[in-house]
Amino acid sequence: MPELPEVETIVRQLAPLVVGRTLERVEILDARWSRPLAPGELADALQGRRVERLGRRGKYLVWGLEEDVHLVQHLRMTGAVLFDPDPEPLHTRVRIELGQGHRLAIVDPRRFGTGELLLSVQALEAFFAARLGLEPLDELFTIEHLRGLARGRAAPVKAFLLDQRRIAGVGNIYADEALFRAGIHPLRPAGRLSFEQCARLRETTIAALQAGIDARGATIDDFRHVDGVRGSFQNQFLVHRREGEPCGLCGTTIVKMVVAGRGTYVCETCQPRPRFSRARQSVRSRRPPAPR
DNA sequence: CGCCCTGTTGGGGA
DNA sequence: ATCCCCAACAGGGC
Repeated sequence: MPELPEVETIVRQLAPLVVGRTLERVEILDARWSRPLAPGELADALQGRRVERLGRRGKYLVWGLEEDVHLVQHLRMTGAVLFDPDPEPLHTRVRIELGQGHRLAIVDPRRFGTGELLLSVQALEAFFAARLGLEPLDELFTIEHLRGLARGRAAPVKAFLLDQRRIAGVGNIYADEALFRAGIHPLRPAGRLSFEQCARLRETTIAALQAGIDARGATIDDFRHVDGVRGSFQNQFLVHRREGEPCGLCGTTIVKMVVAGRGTYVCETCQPRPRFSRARQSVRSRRPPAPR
C-alpha cells in the first residue's frame, strides 16, 4: 500500500508514538527482511537504542536511532507498521518491544519489505542519492526541473514518473491520477511533452500526492487494520482501477492497458493517445538529456 | 478443487 | 537507456 502519501501518513501518526522510546527488544522473524544481514545481526544493532526521529524519504521510512544508527525501511507492496496490535497479526515479520507495555509489529504478507542498517548520516545520504531523485513536494521541484529531467527521454511518461531515481515517491496509482488530471496519455514519450504539459504535470503530480495525504487524516486505528486503510480511500481515485466506468469529466469509458509493466488506467478522450507512441526522434532534432 | 492471472515495488540481468 | 522478469503471497475468475 505504501506510496508517498501512505508513508507520509505513517510517519505523521507513528512519530509521536515512537520518538523518545527505546527499541528494547527486536525480533526479526523473517531472514528476507534483514538481508543481507542475518536477523540476529540486525536485531542486535537496533536493540537498546532510543528512537531520535522517524522520517520519510521517497517511499522509505527512516528510523533515526541513537549514535548515528539508521534503519531504512521499505514497505513495498503489502507492508505495514502496527502499534499495539491485539492480537498479533498473521504475517508479522518483525516484533519490537518499546517498553511500558507498548510494541510494534511490522506486518508484510507478501514479504517484499526490507530493513537496511546504515551506520552514519553519510551512508544514509549515499543510499538515497543512489536511488532517489527530488521529492515532488520539494520547492525545487519546478517546471524547469521536470522539463530538464524529461528532455530527450524516449520512455513513456508513465515509466518516467515511476522512476524513483528521477522523482521520488510517485507510485502506480498516483502516476495514473496525475496523468489523468494533466490530460496526458501515459504512453506519450516523456521527452515529447510540451512546456505546458510539463507545467500541468508538475502541478497535478503535486496535487494528486497532496490529495492522498489529505485524505488520510486518519486515526490511530488505521494501524490496527492492515487492509482497512486503502479500502476506504479507493473511491477518491479518478481513473485508477475504474476500468469500464465512465470518465467523470467526459463520460468516455475508462480503459486499462499495461505501461511500464504496470496496470494503467486511462480516459483516451481526456488523455489523447500520441500519434506515434514509441516514435524515435531523429538524431538531428534530438537534444541532449540534461546532466544527472 | 486446481490452474492462471493480477498486484500499492524495486533490483538485476538482458 | 530501456525492458522483462522475479521475489512471495492472497484473492478472484474460470
